[in-house]
Amino acid sequence: MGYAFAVDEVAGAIADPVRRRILVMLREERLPAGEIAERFAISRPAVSRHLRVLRESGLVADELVGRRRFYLLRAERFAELAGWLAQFAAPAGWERRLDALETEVYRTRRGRARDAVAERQAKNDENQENIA
Amino acid sequence: MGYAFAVDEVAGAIADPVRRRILVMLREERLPAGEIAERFAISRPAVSRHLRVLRESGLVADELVGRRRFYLLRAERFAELAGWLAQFAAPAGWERRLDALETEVYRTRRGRARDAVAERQAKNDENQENIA
DNA sequence: CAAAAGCGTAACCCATAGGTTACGGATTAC
DNA sequence: GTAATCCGTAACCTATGGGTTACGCTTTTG
Repeated sequence: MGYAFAVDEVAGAIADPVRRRILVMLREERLPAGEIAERFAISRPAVSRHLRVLRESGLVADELVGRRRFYLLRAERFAELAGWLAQFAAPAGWERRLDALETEVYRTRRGRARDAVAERQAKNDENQENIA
Repeated sequence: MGYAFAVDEVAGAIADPVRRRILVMLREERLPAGEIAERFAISRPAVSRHLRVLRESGLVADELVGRRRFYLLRAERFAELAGWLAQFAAPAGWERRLDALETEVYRTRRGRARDAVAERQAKNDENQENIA
């Protein structure tokens, strides 16, 4: 019902730079655990635990295909935290748009992801890489 | 220039439930450190350090009045994290609204805060109280 | 001007988060 | 069917975060 629990988990998950980089990776395409781990300097088990945190927070889902486990984003959870944030910087009408978002985004996400957002966020991707 | 650094600080600041409760408190009115501390079961120095984290993240500003130090929200920083989140759950046109938000919200915030948002978020306040 | 109020900081303690190596259980390949 | 691949978990270590008490500085009060 309430926000609090979900916000707590999601905020905690997002607080780590490695986990944020993983989320950015998954924005483009679903990826198997191994391929995600390869892109980091840290060990594979370390990445595996970050993936668990993301799973438990609900920000990502996992899907077994053969001996590989693919990870993919779950957009709804992001909307929840965005909703919590909105109370601090909300112009009139914001929440109505947000409500529409929560129900609409999920099915249209993959199609939209490439056009408007991808370009504008390209530079952010670079910054994410530099986080160490 | 880039998001990364700011997002890191802000996400870290928001990850703690006590700090989130403080932010919710400041949504209504600026408060002196002592009055904030009174509303928590933990010691005053503990709250003082949470306030420092919030200050360094840029989410709040402080202002000395006599021997009291008032804290108040800085809306711009919230918009930055909201912008980062938007790349994951963004319908077409979202960012344009967000850009307008960043420049417009700050001056109109206090007036708006009471009407649309306050009621809808009332239940969230309760949830925040229960975080322990 | 002494005393009290308001806050921040320092020093310390303990729990937890995030890293590593070692291991085991599936699934695919040979 | 044996070997190799993919990936999660366990056990362990260290750094950090959040809590506490003790202390000191500045500003108001009597």
